[in-house]
Amino acid sequence: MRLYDTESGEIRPLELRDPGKVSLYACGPTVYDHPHLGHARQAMTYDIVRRYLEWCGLDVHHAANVTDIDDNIINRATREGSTEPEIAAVWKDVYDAAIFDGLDILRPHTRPHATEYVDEMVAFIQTLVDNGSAYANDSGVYLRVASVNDYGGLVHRSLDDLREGAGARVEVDDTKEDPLDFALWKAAKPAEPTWPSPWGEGRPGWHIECVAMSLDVLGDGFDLHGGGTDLVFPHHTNERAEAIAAGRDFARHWMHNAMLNIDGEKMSKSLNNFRTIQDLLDEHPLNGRALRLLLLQTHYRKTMEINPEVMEQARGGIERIDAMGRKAAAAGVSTDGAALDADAVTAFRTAMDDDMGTPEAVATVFETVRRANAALDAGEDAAGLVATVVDLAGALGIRVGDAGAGGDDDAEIDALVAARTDARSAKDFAEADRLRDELTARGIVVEDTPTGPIWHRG
RNA sequence: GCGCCGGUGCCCGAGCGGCCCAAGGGAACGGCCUGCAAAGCCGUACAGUCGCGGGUUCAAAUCCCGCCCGGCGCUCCA
Repeated sequence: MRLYDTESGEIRPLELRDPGKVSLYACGPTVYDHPHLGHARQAMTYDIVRRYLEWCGLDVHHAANVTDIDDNIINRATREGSTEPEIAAVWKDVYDAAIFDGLDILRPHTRPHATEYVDEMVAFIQTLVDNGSAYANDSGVYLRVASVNDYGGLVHRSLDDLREGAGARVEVDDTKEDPLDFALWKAAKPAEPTWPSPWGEGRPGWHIECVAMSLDVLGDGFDLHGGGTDLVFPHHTNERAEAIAAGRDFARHWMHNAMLNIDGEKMSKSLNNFRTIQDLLDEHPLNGRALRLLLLQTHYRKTMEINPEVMEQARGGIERIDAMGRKAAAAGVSTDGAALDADAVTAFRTAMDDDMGTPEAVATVFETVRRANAALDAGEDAAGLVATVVDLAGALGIRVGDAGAGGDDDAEIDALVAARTDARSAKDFAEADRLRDELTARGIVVEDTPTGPIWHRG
C-alpha cells in the first residue's frame, strides 16, 4: 500500500517495522465538549485505514490518546464548579457514544489517558533536560527548538520562517530563549490541578503526552502517525521535535486528513455553523452510515463539503445498498462460501492501495451493486456479487442492511402486509392500496418482488 | 503578510500528460417491470471554455507562470 507522507511530501510505500503488523497512532480528542463533524472525519479516516489494513490481513494495533487535562478542561471545570476528572469523564462518554456507537467506528485497541502517563512524561522531560535540549525556568520547562535537527521538517519551513510567524502572532514570552521554544512542563498556577516533578508542582505541556504515550504503547519507530492537517504545526511538529531531541525513533510515516466545510464555509463556532455529531445523528436514522459514505466519497486529503443536501444524497446511496440487501435476502441468496468477484476485488484493492482511494473504491462497490441487482432481476446466481458487495463495503465499515425489521410492532406489520397480499390476490386493489397507505403512514415501505412482498422502515 | 492545499456537469465528487467526446453517488427525463406504485434494470440529457489569462508539448482537466475565489496552518483547534 502506498500513502501520502506529510514529512517526505510524497506518496510512498507504507514500509512496516514488523512484517504483517501495523502500529497506528491517531491523535484523539481533548474531552471537554460535544464532538463535532470534524472529529468525526478524523476518527473515521483512521477507522477506515485500520479496517482496510485488517481486511488485507494485517495485524493492526490502533492507539489513540484521550487528553484529559488541558486549559479547556480546566476552564470548564471552573465555570461549572466541577473538577477536571469529572469533566473529562463525562465528555469522554459523550465522545464515545457519538463516535463509536453512533458512527460505528471501531474502538482503538489502546486508549492511553494523559493523566495516567505523567510519570512517563516527567521521565521523558528529564532526558531532554539532561542532554541539554531542554531548560527549566520559573514558568516551566521548555524545549530548545534551535537544538533540534530539522525542526520544521514536517511543515517544510525553516526556523526563520517559523519565527516570523511566532513573533507576529504570539505574545512574546521573554522567559523563553527563543519564541519558538515550547512548554514541556508548565509550572503550577493557582487553582489548577498539579503533579509533582523535579521542577516543582505543575502539569505537562500538550505535545509531550503523545510522544510519551505513542512510544510506550507502540514502541520506537512505530509505523503510522495521523491526525487532522491542523495538527501538523505545532502539535505534530513539536512531538517530532521532542522525539528527535531525545534520540528516539518516532513515526515512520505521517498522514493527515483535511478539514471540512459547511455550506461552503469552514465550520467554526464563530460562524455559528458548528455541527455536533449527535445533532446529525438525531436528525435521521440513516445519518451515521450516510456520513460515512459521504466521507468515503471524498478523498481524505481534500477539504470536503457538508450540508443538508449532500447528507440527503448520501442517504440515497445507503438506501440503494440496503435495497440490494433486502432483495437478495428475499430471493434467499446465501453468501456463505460464495466466491467473490475477482475483478471487483482487484479494482477495489488497486484504488485503496493508491493512497486510500476511497472514492474509487466506493464506485466499485456501487458498480457491483448494480451488477448484483441485474443478476437478481434476471434470476441468475447473484451470490458471488452480493457477497462481494457485503465484503468490500464491510472493509470500509459500511454494513449492508437487510429486512429492516426489529420493531415492537413487527407482527402487526406482517399481518397488514399479509392482508394486502390477500386483497391483491382477490383483485381488491382498493383495499390493497388502503392497506399500503396505512403502512406508509406508519413509516413502512412495502416492495413487491417475484417472491412476495418485503418491507422495511423508511 | 508568509507557507501549503483546492476550484471539474443541476448538486456532491473521481481523474492529475495521450486509454477523458471526463468514474461513482444523488436529483431529472424516457422505456421495461407492476393492477398502480415502490425498488430494480436499460437508456437519455446534462462538463459544447475541466475558475480566468498566457505558455510548454505532436498531445493538457492533467505540466509552468500570472490573476481571481475558497480552505488550512502560522503555539494548545480534527
